[in-house]
Amino acid sequence: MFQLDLRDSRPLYEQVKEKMKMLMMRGILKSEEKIPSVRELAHQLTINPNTIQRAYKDLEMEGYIYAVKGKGNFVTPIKEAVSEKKCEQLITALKQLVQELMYAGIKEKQLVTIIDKIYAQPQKGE
Amino acid sequence: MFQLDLRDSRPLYEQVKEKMKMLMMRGILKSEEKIPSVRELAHQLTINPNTIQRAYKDLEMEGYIYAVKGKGNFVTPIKEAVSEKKCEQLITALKQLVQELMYAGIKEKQLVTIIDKIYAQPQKGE
DNA sequence: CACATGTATTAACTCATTTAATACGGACGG
DNA sequence: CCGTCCGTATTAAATGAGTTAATACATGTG
Repeated sequence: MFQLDLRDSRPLYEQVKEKMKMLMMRGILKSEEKIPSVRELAHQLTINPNTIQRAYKDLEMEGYIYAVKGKGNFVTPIKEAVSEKKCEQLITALKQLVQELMYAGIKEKQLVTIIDKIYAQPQKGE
Repeated sequence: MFQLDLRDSRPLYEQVKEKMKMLMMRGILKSEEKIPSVRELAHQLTINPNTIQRAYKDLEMEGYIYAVKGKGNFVTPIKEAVSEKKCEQLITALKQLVQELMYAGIKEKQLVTIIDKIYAQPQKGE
């Protein structure tokens, strides 16, 4: 499904979160689709199930997935997906980042071009 | 000069980096201006000088400041400030973030509005 | 020379991260 | 009903990043 980078200094559960979000954003994991079980993904990545559980717990709190005991974890339908709180955090992070980009001498036009390209991609995963 | 947030889960040196960058971006610390010495800032914030040193070392590597032994640390003039490598990292972070914002249902127009506001502020600190 | 600066080193402590070993309860197919 | 897969919780231990502390050295300034 994906690989972890052991040279990456970030915690493993953060990497797992990022990769799972990536798969959802790319539409590879679709709405209501079942994602690998805690034990299965742990086995695939050769890391401890508790670490996967930690990542899944975070993703559920942020609204990306939901868990059903005895069945598995599933992708939250897009419309209701990301929590309000998480959205605000993303906006705050954007403002901080854009200020740094401006200070670094990057032109606004350049940023808008980058954003255009991303938004030009069709929204998948419905 | 500024305060640290002990409830913040991030490392102290990361917070110091963020605050110092903020002061430079806001033009409160200007080009070629001397910033507080390692020992002085450590005393002000009631934290260890080594932690400040760590933050300053990072800021120097990223191009925001430069150090002169026996004299102090100074703000790098804007034009040469942020290193090429740091710029690329910022761009990469932006792409990642915008993808998440799109998935979260935020409209492109909304993002552009936010960016416009930031770039509308005059570039200070020259 | 006295003093402030940046820088380096070593040791110890705290705490987040990760692993490990179990355990419990719900869902499902045979 | 039973075995197996699922999510979830708990406790203990090991590892490593972050932080403090004490100290030392080199350089610039008055």
